[in-house]
Amino acid sequence: MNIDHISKTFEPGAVEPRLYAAWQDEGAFQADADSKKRPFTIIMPPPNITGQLHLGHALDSTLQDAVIRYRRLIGDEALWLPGTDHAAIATEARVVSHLKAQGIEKKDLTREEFLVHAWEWKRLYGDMIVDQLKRLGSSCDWSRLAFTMDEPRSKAVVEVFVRLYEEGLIYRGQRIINWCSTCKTTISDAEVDYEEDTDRLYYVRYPFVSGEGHVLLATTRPETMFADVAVAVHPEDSRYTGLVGKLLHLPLTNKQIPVIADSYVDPEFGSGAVKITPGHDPNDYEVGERHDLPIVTVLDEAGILTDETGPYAGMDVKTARKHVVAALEEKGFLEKTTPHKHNVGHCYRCQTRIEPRVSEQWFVEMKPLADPALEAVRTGQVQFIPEHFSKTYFNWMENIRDWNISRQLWWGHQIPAYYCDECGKIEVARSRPAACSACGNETLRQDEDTLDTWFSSALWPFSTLGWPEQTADLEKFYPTNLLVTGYDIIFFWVARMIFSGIHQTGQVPFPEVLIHGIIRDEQGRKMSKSLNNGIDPLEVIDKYGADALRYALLANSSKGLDQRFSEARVEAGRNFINKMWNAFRYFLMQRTDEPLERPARDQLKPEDRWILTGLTRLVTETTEHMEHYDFNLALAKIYSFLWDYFCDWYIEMTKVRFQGDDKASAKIAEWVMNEVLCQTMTLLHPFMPFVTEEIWQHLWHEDTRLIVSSWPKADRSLEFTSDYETMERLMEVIRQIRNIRAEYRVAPKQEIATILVVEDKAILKSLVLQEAYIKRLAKVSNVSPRSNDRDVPKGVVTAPFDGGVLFVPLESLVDPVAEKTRLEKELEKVTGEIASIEKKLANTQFVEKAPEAVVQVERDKLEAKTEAKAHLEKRLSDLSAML
RNA sequence: GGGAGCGUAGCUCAGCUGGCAGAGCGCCAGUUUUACACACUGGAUGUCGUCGGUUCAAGCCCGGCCGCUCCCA
Repeated sequence: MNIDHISKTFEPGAVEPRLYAAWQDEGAFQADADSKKRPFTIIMPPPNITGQLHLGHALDSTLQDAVIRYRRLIGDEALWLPGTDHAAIATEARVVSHLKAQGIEKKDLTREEFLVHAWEWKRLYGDMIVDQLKRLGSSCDWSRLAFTMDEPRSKAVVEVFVRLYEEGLIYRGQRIINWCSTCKTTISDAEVDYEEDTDRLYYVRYPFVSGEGHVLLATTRPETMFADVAVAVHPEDSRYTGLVGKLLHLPLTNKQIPVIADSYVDPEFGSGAVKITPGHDPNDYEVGERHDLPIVTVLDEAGILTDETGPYAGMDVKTARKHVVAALEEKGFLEKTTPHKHNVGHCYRCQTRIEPRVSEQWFVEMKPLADPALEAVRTGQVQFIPEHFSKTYFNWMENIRDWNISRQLWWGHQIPAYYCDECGKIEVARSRPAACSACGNETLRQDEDTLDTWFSSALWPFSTLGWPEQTADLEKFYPTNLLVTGYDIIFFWVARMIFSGIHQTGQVPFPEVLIHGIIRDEQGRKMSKSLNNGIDPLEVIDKYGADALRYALLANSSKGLDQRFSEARVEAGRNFINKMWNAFRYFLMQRTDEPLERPARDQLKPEDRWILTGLTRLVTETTEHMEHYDFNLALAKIYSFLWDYFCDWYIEMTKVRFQGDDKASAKIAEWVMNEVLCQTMTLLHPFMPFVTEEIWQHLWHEDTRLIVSSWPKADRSLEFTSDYETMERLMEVIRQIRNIRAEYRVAPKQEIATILVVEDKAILKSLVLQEAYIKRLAKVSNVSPRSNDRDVPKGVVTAPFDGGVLFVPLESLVDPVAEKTRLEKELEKVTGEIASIEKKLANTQFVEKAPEAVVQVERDKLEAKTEAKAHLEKRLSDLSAML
């Protein structure tokens, strides 16, 4: 067949959009809830609509696509359900700054007006994300595309809120929360990042009310002293024995506070005494609860000191601190200050220092939800892969605090709580009540706040399937089968889905969680906006194709570890794709138009049997790796099979057949190549969907599309163990001759002769049968078989192989002295190897305790090496005679 | 302070249930061999962080130490 019209390199730019459109038009991605097939469901972790996808998303999606395509091929009803997340804080911030750039201030807009802009943003970025996922080749079911704030999902959110409220698991209360003064909202504990900052540690004297003396305490936050309600020491700290219970005078005020004992205090820190400020410190808040202390707050939402602080009222934290410290110093309360490094909470979105403060918010009581979720992982109903990530999960869940779900934002699910300003009643309802159930007041006010984004994401595995309605999708596809996500959101998200799934549906949302690492840059740094080292997946795809990018991401990912990304890896993928493409072009070149028929076993030549044996083993191994999500291992196997075996050897050998006169033999080679390509393209399809589908279109088979074809089964009737060994021996002979050619610098075009000396007649015969390959692949003009090495001419170079030894007459090229040196070196090596094997076999412990197969391997090796040694010695004595 | 991970060829990393170390890239020498120079042929390079233990046998299992990274408080 003429292949001039097929380009020499694979051209992804032309192929990818065409195939993706075809798959989509043919409904290949669509799952059927009425199917009788076993379901396999993956719900996509919804990317935030804050911006475009990065390489981390590309990895996450590629992993999911690999699993879902594999499942589709093995005959499951595979559903990969896509969606996006409204990402409340982040998106609102983006929309606000976007509006600001146009001269619009958020404060000048009504809630409704702002939301119009936000939805416009969502439309824009939501579409962009969908396009990006398509470019990657993601085979998700677009007919089921979901968004955390669309109608069905919002309905689920309200339903869960109301249910939890009615069960008493959602409550409204005064608690210490994390306030971000930039985002102007509270955030949950999980959203606080701790970073080391250098501050000053202030040592302040709090005098005793009765008489002389004082307690010296150390604090980093003198400006919050007006909210102090006690000073705490460690109960076993001997320095303070007897002082517990005494009253102290709070400097700069006329308040009195007690000394209390609490083991939370670290006696090593500062002076061993600390002030307790429950209104503005989470740890102090807990101490306060234990000791039943009052709560005083002296900072408002903007971080300004309140009237409670007298002369400092109206100052911000920084200014107030300066003034308070000056006053303490002036009045003699300040003993000293020292530099101090400590971890300070920052907002994970904007890095602003978190101001902890007590305020009224909505909370989810976690203990009753966390316990069954912990149990589910302990008992293995939910498994993390790799397993060790379950420890991260336990660590978090076992120490979990109640979850603050209020956000002072507009973009999100508005809390379905309605306040009656007449009688103070709070109604929590699925829809706005017409009137107050207590007093009949008809003007109820809905809570202004919205819910934490993760509140809706937590419901994602079932809300996407239509819950709380009892839909056909929910029936067929829930619980889902696998969650694929990065380790960085195990507690943000995975944990919350697990407890929500169990609590709302009575079932774990997924039995397996495949955890992957994050993508770093070439130097191992995290990709970030500030470093500007992010890489746009689309640029990579434009340059190398989606398959090459997918190859790079999958081949280098393993076991939840981070990976460094570099263009060189994508290039390696591109090269591999091109290698396949050219193997395919070669196939096209050779193929005839007559249909192929499967040959009888005995018609197959040794090389056919060899490659088919390898193929059968490859199918078994790849399937095994797919089941364990070891994609890097699967890829490495297929890569090596196609490149190192099929291309380097099998294809080279078929050239002899296609150029020869035996048409039947050529036809068999054509069948074998078709078989190898069909099966390997299928094995590779989950990883590199485009090039495999494109090649598949031109092969002989019954299905019309690879994507909906079927996964190969290992065909035992195509395994030939002894032929496999015969071929390995042939390859060794060829390599040895090539090696000699290179070492003696024989010109590439010059043909040489080879003498094969093999005692075993069957082995010799098998090599003679393959002599055409020795001639072609080692550029040999004449192969002479012998059963012994008498009559070997002078001026030869020799090399052993498994079962015999070969000679290459090189006459003038051979320097006997150099050859002698080479052989002596060889002999030394073999002698050493023999010694080590003999030592092993002489060890009775080894022979007795090691498995028979292992011992036998050593014995066989000893035999082969001993033979090789004899040949070398003989050759050396011949050489010596010549010199 | 608690938890986790990593330390293997110049670089980036594989190495499953223990049986004489692998890949990609890079490097050296050569090749327009009629599928592919995004290719082909040949080659060099490792005290598997360190010390000890278990075992007939340890990169792999156990313990100590050193170094790096991450998460939580």
